[in-house]
Amino acid sequence: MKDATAPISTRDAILDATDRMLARYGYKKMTIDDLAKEVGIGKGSVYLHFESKQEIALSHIDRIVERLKTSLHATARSKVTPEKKLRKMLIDRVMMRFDSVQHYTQSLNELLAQVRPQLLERRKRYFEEEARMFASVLTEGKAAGVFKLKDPMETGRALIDATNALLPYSLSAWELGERAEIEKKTNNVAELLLNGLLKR
Amino acid sequence: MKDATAPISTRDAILDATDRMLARYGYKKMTIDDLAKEVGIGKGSVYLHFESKQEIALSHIDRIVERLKTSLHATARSKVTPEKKLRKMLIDRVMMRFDSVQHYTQSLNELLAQVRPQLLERRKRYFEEEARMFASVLTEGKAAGVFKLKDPMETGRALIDATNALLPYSLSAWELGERAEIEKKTNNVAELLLNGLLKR
DNA sequence: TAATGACTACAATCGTATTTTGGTCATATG
DNA sequence: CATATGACCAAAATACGATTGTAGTCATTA
Repeated sequence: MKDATAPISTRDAILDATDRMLARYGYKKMTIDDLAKEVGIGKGSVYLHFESKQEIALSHIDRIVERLKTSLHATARSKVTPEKKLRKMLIDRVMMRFDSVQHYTQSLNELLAQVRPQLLERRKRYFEEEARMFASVLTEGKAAGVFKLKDPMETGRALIDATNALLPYSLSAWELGERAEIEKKTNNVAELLLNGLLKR
Repeated sequence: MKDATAPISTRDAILDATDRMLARYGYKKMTIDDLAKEVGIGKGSVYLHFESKQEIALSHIDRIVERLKTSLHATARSKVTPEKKLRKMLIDRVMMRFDSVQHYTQSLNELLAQVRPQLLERRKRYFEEEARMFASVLTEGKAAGVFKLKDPMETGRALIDATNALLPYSLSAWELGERAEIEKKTNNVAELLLNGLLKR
């Protein structure tokens, strides 16, 4: 019922449409009929790709995090110093999320309220996977003698915890503040955290 | 309509009762009649101390933060190293809040939902005041040559941001996890932040 | 002068009729 | 034969009028 047979592009088209509908109407007022119409397929076809409306919304969020993970992964493997990697990764994890939801600020709270229990589960996974990526860079930096730390995974989790307050979750984007302000705050936190890691 | 003439103790008694009622019934089901009865005064007398039901709930939260601020202030003036002060203050700002709401975990979300807009305003103030206290310790540590940082106030704000994700706000306590887990996480974050500050 | 509780306006709740919509599946289509 | 579809249905959401409950006021009281 998931994909495999079905072309990825349709699934993606549905999620693209979801993003637009969410921005325009919010979660409750977005109907599957309208969504299908927006994509240009029949209602039943939507259910060839997703199990339920909730699953659509959650997959939409999944996709945002998936894209973030791709970016983090690329940064982690790039050819710069571990310090630069870490700084970019910290900022990206905040700003990519911000940019992904900025255009439907108003309806974000409603969406989150509707899927909170399930999302909570997934967030744990998201964070754990992100922590793992951070850990790999920490390990690299430690081996290179530029970072000083004990357990990479535990430190990775701490980096996640220390930047989580800046993510749009229960706090919608407008509650968090202007983009420039968030970026500034993220920079300051990242700076502090990096100083704590660097072997001076 | 606020206090001045009225004895502090009655106001406090109302807030004490509010804490109990909130734990037992939650915000909506807590009626002013019941609250007054719990305190042992007439309903009208409640309005001698507070302007509205919302104001009561907000004052209740204010009091929690007020107590925290008292504690932070005491720590900031105590006779230990700036490093120890800062670590204790970071942990206290998380754990005192956690302990203050732990006993009405279930109804916390509801309470927060009811007063969110007003609380948002106040939170800004809370955080700014806390940042100021942290800044004073940072300044002290800088002068003593144990901390290395640029702007104390800006760094203070970063410390607040970096620990905010661990506070019970939109995330209720049970969403955050067990007390021991939070404490562990807070410790790890505090450790990292302190390393970033210490001149090694 | 400070405290009270009867009082009121309005908000929340309820019961019911009506509409909308998430999800299914027999049928159509390529 | 495999995949897409939209008519269909049960269940949920909404509308609405009647009823109840409660926040906030204020004339009276002690």
